[in-house]
Amino acid sequence: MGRPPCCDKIGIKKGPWTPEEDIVLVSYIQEHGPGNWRSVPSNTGLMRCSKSCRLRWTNYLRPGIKRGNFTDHEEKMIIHLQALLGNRWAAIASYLPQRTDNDIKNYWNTHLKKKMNKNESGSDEGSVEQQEGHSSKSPSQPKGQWERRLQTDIKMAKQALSEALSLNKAATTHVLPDHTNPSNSHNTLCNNNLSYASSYENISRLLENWMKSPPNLTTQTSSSVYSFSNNNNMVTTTGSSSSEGAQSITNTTTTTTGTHYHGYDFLLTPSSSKYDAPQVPLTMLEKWLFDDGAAQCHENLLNMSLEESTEDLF
DNA sequence: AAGCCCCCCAACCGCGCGCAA
DNA sequence: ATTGCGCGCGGTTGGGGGGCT
Repeated sequence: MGRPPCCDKIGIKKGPWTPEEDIVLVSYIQEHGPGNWRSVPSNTGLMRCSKSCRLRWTNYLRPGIKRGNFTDHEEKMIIHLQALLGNRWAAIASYLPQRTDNDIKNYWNTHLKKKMNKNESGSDEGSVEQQEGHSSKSPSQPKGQWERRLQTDIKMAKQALSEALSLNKAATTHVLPDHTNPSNSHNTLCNNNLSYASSYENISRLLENWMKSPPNLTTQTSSSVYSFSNNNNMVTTTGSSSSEGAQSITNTTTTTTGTHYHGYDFLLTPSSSKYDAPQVPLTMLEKWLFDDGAAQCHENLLNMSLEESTEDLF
């Protein structure tokens, strides 16, 4: 049986999102949280399919997304992780939580692939195609390499979890995520929570920018549904009060134009939002993690010699 | 200035997986 | 065990912008 389309194609809007749509989506998610995407179009009146809404949120509107040029460090991370994990962009993105898988994928396809090609062109072995053949689905990969890669994956995951948990605790003391510190860049779990927790303020900025220069609002069916008046306890911060991390984000904002909108470079700030990361009691898993990996967990992945680790693997 | 070409990236598409009934 | 549904992922596309002639 053929899979039905995720949404009725009739009347579904496609193409670039408008600021109006963004506002509607953000305000809805602000109220209900991300998820249950199926119901988003019907509840918001957006003429978009659920997938489009989810994609727009995860790739663009979600707080904590860092835009702009990739740093050398991020680039190395991507190269390293791509060699490790193959084209599993979501997995790679989990180690660079400020970047979306789409961003990483695009960056790889547009920059790194060429770069790698250039680098590899001098040597006979290891073309990009070969590297991409390292995909997790590659059947030709020797079992030994698989096991070692798996172990590396497990180690990395444990480290990420460890740091996430430790930072979860730190979050209660409103420790700012330091974007200048690469060791924070792979706190997947923590960052997810923290990023989302920060949405409240970020959205307020979004809305503030929106209010400053509102385009011609035509009949916006649902913008009135989600009243912004409940934002009266939002912190109406501007760039001047942004954190150091936020500053770095702002500074690296790409010069998108046309149908893309400025002012969406969300800030990562501590939050008093209702979406604050819940305090999770230590589970058995966490105990195991700390017992087993405490000594190694903070041995920073990023300090690993990339060459060393990849040589070891291949 | 105009036309062409290339690059970039936001968004779309199709598929696989997990879960519930 | 089967089916239907929702979600997430990876590959691909196409439109806009910038550079070059």
